[in-house]
Amino acid sequence: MDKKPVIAPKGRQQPRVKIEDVARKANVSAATVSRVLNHPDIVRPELRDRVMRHINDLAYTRDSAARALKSGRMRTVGVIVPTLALGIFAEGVEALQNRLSESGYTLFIANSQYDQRREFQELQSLIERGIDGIVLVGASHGRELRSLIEQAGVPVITTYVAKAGGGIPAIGIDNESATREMTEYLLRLGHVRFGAIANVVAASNDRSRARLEGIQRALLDAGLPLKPTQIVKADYSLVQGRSALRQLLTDHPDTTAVICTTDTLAIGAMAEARKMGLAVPATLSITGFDDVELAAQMDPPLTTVSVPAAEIGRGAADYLINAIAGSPVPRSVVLPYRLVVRSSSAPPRSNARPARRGRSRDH
Amino acid sequence: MDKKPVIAPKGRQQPRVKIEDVARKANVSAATVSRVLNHPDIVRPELRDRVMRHINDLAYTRDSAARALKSGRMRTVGVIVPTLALGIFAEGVEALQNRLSESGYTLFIANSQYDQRREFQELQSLIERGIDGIVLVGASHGRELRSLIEQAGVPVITTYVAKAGGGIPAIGIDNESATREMTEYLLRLGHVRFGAIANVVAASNDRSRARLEGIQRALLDAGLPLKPTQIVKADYSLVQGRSALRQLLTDHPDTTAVICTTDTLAIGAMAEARKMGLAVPATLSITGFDDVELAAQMDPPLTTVSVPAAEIGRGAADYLINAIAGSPVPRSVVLPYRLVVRSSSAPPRSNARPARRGRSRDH
DNA sequence: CCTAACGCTGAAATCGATTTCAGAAATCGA
DNA sequence: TCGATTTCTGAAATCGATTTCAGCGTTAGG
Repeated sequence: MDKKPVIAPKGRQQPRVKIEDVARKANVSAATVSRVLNHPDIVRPELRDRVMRHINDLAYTRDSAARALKSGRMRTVGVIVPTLALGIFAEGVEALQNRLSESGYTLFIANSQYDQRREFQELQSLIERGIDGIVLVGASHGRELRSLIEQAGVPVITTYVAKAGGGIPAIGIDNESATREMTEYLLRLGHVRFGAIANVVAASNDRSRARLEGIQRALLDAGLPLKPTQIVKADYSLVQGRSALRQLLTDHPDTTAVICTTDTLAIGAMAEARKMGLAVPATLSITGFDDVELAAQMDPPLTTVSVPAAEIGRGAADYLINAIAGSPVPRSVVLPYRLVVRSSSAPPRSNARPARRGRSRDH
Repeated sequence: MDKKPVIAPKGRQQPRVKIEDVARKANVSAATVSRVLNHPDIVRPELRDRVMRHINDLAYTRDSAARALKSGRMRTVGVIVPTLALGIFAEGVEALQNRLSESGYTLFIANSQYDQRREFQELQSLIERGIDGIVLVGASHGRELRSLIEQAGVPVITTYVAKAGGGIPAIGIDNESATREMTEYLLRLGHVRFGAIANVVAASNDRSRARLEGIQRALLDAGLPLKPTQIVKADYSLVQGRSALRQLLTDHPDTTAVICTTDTLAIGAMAEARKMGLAVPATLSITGFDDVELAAQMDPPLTTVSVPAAEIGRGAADYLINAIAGSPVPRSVVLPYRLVVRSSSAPPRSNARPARRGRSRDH
């Protein structure tokens, strides 16, 4: 009585029409049918048409497994993102998929949850699947992972960053430069008391780390290095943005400018500022990063950095398609970001007179 | 001079280690190696270990194409979502992928951009790829698509809806019932002058259409049928939510409750209300649908309906895994939604005395 | 009219893993 | 100790499409 209840019949009901069935119907050999599909130009037109008719009649489609086995190409690309929950990645993946689809490729998707070990496992699974190319995110990948890719001989590209180590080509923006520019912009407005909210909790989030470094470097250059308490580390969420701002203002009540490494954190910070009765931007300037749709609709609209996610996705697709075909490909592509100045940033009100503290501008 | 510059060598550099290589090294037959991998329990333990060692030494991995060809199973599932840009779908896809990954399946992803023709094409491409199961979104699919699925004999499930036509099983929530409940809640608060903002522009967006119907039905039952001008159709975006509210209040300045079919529209509407100087919820109650992260962080927090996207994704994965294995599966699964009452809704201020217009309650 | 060249088609080998079938080895009972 | 099971392993067939190679028929040139 251990038998499973028999419910659904296993396997396909109709035993799938194969190339020989078409060949028989059309009175030709299987080879000819294959040629009609793969090299139509070398088959006599009338014969080609006849075969084509039978192909359509029988609704024949090639078995991709057999095809892949013989040709060694799966016509498949894999992508591993940290998470899909971030619009910025979802947008990139969507663009990637659309472009690949146009070229007859199909996209495998996996997510690592910002965990390098998981990223490695998912990659392993994708490579076993015989993918022809792989898209990663970010610059920090284990040595293990890189050697796996190399050993498999699969073209790879990493995204959302301007460059990555280990000889992996990249397509994306220069995150550090972007926040440096943002910080310099705020410095020009006259701010001197800064705070930073960065989602650098996940070990593998090199984008946010680079962004934080951009802030620090710019402030260091300006002679206003950030003290550890002026940097609040957060996870990726609105509520963390809220609590981060509260903590920052508890430690440094006189802060006039808060730079966040993502829009989500910035939006959380703005919500908290409102609740605390702080006027943005009058008493507090807040900036974000990513330029999500909501950023422009905030009250006040959020100053942020626009990331060309769709372009990154398309670019990654094009890169891989060429690399797989053996065409020449660029080493890396640095895409332009765009500093979007809106109304959440303004000169500090009680212009605290920067005091021009005479740091030696020795460079 | 037409020759392409020869850059990258085509194909894999190392000619991939195959099962016979392992067999030779281990002094066994290929059959035994295969058994070690697929039915370890029927191989003598010491032999099994020896073979395993060589498998690891050579870093052998099975060629999935050959495997799929022989077994007829690709261990692959496909999903077609309208778009990934919506967090609600991204979340579901992520959960789906995670669960499938645990069971050794890999997920193909495609998106239809709310276009039925495109959905059909992507499905065709997925089926040619030999996927073992398919996940769709929503209830409205062309007859063409359904017959393609049937003909291919591939298990299918549709998501985010409680039921779908054409014998396709579904897992999701009852959208119509959810908005009906929301509307009834607002009616109980004493509202009588309603407005609805619905993203029903895309032809295939049956979820939003069902939601709109839920609103209409509840109001009809209450004797307060919506006039066409009380329903503003919108696309899916914040700005559309803004303009929709403006238009609604132009036509019906005395509206006290606005029901939106998505949080995005509701958030847009709230932004516009603030700009127009309307107090929410004092003079205007606004409700959404989806319960995105931001909803709870709004000022005031948004009353909405929570959709169990992750659970839908997991459920769809489980369904397909069982269906593929031939195990018994449920026809459809209706998951509970949750009415989340926050502070964006309240009784109307100047309680306009419903007047209890003596409609015949003939039912 | 005959040979050379060309264009097109079919038979068969091939891709790599799985699985059936049969046989070898080991175990057990008598 | 011998025959009967049982356990385990190997040889070979198989999945379906692609492609090489050879041969057929046709056309052009002499």
